[in-house]
Amino acid sequence: MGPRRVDKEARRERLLGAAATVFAEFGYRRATMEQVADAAGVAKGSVYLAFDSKEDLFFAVFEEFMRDFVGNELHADQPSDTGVLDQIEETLVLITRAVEDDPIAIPLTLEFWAVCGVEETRARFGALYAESIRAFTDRIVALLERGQALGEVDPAVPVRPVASCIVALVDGLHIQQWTLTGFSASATLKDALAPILQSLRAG
Amino acid sequence: MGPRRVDKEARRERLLGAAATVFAEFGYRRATMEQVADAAGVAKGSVYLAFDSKEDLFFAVFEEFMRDFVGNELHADQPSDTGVLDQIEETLVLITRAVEDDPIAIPLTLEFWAVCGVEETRARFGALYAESIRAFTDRIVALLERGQALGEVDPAVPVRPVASCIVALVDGLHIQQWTLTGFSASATLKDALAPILQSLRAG
Amino acid sequence: MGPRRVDKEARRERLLGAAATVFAEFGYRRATMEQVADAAGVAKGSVYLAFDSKEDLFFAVFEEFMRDFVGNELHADQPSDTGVLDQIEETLVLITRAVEDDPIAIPLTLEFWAVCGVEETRARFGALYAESIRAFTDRIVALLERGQALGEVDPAVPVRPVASCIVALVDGLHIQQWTLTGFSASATLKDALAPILQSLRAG
Amino acid sequence: MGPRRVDKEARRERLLGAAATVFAEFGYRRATMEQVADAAGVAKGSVYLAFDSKEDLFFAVFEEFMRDFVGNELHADQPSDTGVLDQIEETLVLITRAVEDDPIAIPLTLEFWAVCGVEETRARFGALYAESIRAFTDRIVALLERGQALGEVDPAVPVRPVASCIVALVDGLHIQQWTLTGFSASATLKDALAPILQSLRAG
DNA sequence: CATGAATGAGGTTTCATTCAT
DNA sequence: AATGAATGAAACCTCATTCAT
Repeated sequence: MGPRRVDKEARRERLLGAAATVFAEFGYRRATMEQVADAAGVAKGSVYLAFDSKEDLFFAVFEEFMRDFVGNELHADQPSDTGVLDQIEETLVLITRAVEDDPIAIPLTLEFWAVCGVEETRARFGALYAESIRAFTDRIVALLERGQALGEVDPAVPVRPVASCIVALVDGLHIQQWTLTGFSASATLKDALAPILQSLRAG
Repeated sequence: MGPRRVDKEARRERLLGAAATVFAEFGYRRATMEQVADAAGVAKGSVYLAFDSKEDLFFAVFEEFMRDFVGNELHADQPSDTGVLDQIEETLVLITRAVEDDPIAIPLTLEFWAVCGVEETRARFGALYAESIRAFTDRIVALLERGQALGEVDPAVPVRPVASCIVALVDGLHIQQWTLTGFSASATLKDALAPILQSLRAG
Repeated sequence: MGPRRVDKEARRERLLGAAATVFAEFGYRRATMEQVADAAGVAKGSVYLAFDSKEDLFFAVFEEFMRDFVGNELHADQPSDTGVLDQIEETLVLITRAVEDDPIAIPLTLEFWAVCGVEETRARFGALYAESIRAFTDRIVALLERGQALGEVDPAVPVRPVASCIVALVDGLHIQQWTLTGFSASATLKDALAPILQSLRAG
Repeated sequence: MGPRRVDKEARRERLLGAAATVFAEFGYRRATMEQVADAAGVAKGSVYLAFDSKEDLFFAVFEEFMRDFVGNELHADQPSDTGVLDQIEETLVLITRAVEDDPIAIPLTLEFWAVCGVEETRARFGALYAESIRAFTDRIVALLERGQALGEVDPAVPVRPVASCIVALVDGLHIQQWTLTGFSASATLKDALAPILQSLRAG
């Protein structure tokens, strides 16, 4: 953990940030290592001091994005004095807001998905993505189960399928956010979420 | 006196099919025109008799996919003797089933999204995708409004946001279908849809 | 010399004309057989009924151009009642005028020269071009020698070198005509020729 | 800390030399970048480190040729103790000699002209060629005007047209030099120039 | 004869990666 | 460590020529 360690880590971080921007704009395959190097302010060859290959670099961007984005938003401690359904709503809105505020979040995600779609890279990238999906889903499942234990959520609700749908909802809204001009994922969520979550409420 | 008799439409269709498979497996940028030609059983140069460029070919694949998939599933006439919520459920299940039955539907879709994400191709491909999203959403909106008119759907339901969420749900589930082993979009939908749609019901 | 013969000849002529235009605009190598076919209003494959290859077609264009242009202008009978120096002047002006009136004459000529420059085609095309140069030079030589016999031209004039220079002059002026905006080969010739030819005059 | 030490200028020069040879032998369009690379002893991709495209490379060859050839020969200081007509003769002979000594000068020039002839490249290449023609012509004009001022050249001589003809003469002779076996531009010039220039002499 | 679909060699350009300095 | 010149494998696209109809 000497000073060198810090420098290397800093350079790695700078490269990851630059790579995220470049991959988001041009896509994984179209982006070049030189564009990444330029964006990071280092020489082309130096990228290889931190990452063994373009794929490794993209994978690292993927990893960091998943950790930062989903992780931060997800594991944020939330006030436990509100109901779980409110907490779920809060979480979803937080995530969509964060995505809306980050101009590269969506195109980068679309690129991740595409790499998961390609046979050659499916195993490596898909596994990581699945993990993150599962973490998110588990978080919702936990909340819902707590809600059932507390009598807030209808015990008849099939917890995991509903949690999967909630996760799917977020991803799907982001696609529309990117594609449809004037569409806001968080606003749509705000308007539509109440009646939907209502259905889960015990009564 | 005529040239070699050729069914141009048939050749085009064969190329589109071959291209869809190749693009789905390798991704738009990784796939080569030669792979497409080989898959279609023609020479490299012959692909250019039907399509001016790789991008045009991919766009045509995109168009056909949207027309076939969304189009067919969407505009299928449905029994009007059932309630609109049932019709919505039916539609969603039909789409997820069709996607599950077509091994290239999801990777191809992921590739479409990625091309929409890349700045260079965003305008062209994004516009077409938006159109198809809107068509789907409008269909759901129409059903919900009919439901409200018939007193089946709660008039307080914000129709368009909810419709957007339903569309988002489908897309998001397909991502999970591709990523999570053992995950079934249609099964999840079947289990989770009842309580969710329940919330929209009037009364 | 039946009716077929006429048709074939007519088509060949149409192709030659179309080819001349296309080669002049795009250059020999950049021009495509399809462009030629389109310009002639026939199908691509039909060009091969009249010419065995692109090179043969270009060679035929070359031949015809040499015959028509140099030939016509050159061998035109001229009034023998004027002096030979006047006849030479007349000939040069006629040629430059004809070239100025034909928008493709110069670019086509430049293309011919280039094909003569390329090692692969030098022998075939160079020989034909040399022949035409020689014919032109011989014509000037003959005139000058007649002038010497008639006492109009200084017997000390080295006839062949001067004739070569006169031929060179015409070619060189055409390059400038094409390259320099506002430059007129015939006008320049008119202005400059008198003093130059003057030097050849006996006395 | 520096990269591989490379004399960029030297590499550029080597590429230009190799390209000149290859373009002269095969012509601009027939020559391939690989041939150029091979002739320069570098890899195909390396050519693009120094030139952005084949056209740029050819243009650079063009530029250098014009600078070296016309430039060197043209602006050479000449003894001012001789008459201007002698200086003109000297200049012309120097140029034709230089061209005769350089086996690629003529085919390369023919290729330049052809590129000026093609519509697509006419503007870019034609402008540069026109500039060099004008420089040469201006040089002759200046000499002739000086001759008139000194009383050596007949004041009635139309200076610019005659200068244009002199320039044209040189170009035209080079075509014959290339085309006619046994033809020598410099020898022809030597033999024919005396009577021609004689006509310009005052007296 | 006439056509134009089909071919596939060949050309330009890009770019991940290596490595001498 | 850091650099960026060098490489060469692809990849997209063109087009002269062939040939079934």
